[in-house]
Amino acid sequence: MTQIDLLEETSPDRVIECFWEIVPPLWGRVRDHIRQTASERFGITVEQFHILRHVYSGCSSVSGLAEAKGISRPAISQAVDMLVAKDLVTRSQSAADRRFVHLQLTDAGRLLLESLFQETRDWMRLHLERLSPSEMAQAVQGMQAIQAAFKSEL
Amino acid sequence: MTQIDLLEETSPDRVIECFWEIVPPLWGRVRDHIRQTASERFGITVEQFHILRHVYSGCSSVSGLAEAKGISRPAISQAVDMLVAKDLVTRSQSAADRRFVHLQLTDAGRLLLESLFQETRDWMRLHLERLSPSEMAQAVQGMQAIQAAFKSEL
DNA sequence: ACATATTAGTTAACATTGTTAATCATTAAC
DNA sequence: GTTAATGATTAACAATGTTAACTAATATGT
Repeated sequence: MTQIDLLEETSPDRVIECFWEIVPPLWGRVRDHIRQTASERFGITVEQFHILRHVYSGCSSVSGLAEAKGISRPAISQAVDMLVAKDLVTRSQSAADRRFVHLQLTDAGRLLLESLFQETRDWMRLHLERLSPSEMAQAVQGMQAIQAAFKSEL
Repeated sequence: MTQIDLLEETSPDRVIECFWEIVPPLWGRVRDHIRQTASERFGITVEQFHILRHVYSGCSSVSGLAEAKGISRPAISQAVDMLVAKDLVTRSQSAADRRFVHLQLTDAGRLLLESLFQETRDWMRLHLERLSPSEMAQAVQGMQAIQAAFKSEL
């Protein structure tokens, strides 16, 4: 690797170029795979999956979900209607502050989500197994570096 | 780092865990930033931006765009209507096979896209500049490793 | 303590954006 | 040369997002 290459390899612009070449298509493929299995095997949409995922990971209020997903509260409220109708989520009034609606996965919801996680994980593992241990370590460290860069605002 | 940690760090499941923790939120933030500037400063939506982006990078047919974006041809056709109305894209019948509609960016379209690229690049650079050269190299290598893993089907 | 403001969530009306089915024009195939 | 297949569009419609208006509960200020 020449001096010039090294410089290019370590410039922010190189990282950005790389990001645009790799991340959107990758995320698209993962999303497509989830869309397909979520719809075919579990009868939910990707959006519904993402909401379940957030509830699963501790986001239990409508506002919290809206904030996390970057969409409006009414949109969440409507989406939750669907999830409640499908018996994947329950609404209950918070005792501490009765304005809050506490969202919880039902057993069916948790089971569905864990199955879908498992399925996705299996599919991703199939690809990632092709990497050597050092490549896997690179992947983890690389993602963590980017995470750190975008950690705080500004 | 203990033996156990090393093993965990280099398992496919560790990469997957890391992926889910980092990629969706990161992509969400980038998308949000683009949504905001694209709307405020350029009067287009993110979806329109992505279509422009694909045309810019050589995808010049409706079917190609539909394939690339994973949505139906009619959806692309409608979106292109908007872009033509905004004078960002032109349609023209292909001479070789007159069924094909050849899509091209107008000067305004190319200018808009390049400005938006520039803006996004500046914003991302602001974050990525905080990384050390070696962290940047890690980021690039990590993304490339993941790209390689997901390169082909299966 | 009581009127006012704020906050969480929902409802309603509507815009956007996707889908499928049907159609037109053009090219390929038998 | 008729029939089939392909690229794109149109039309009708479903899903999902938005804002504005509303309800209920809690906080605030005098």
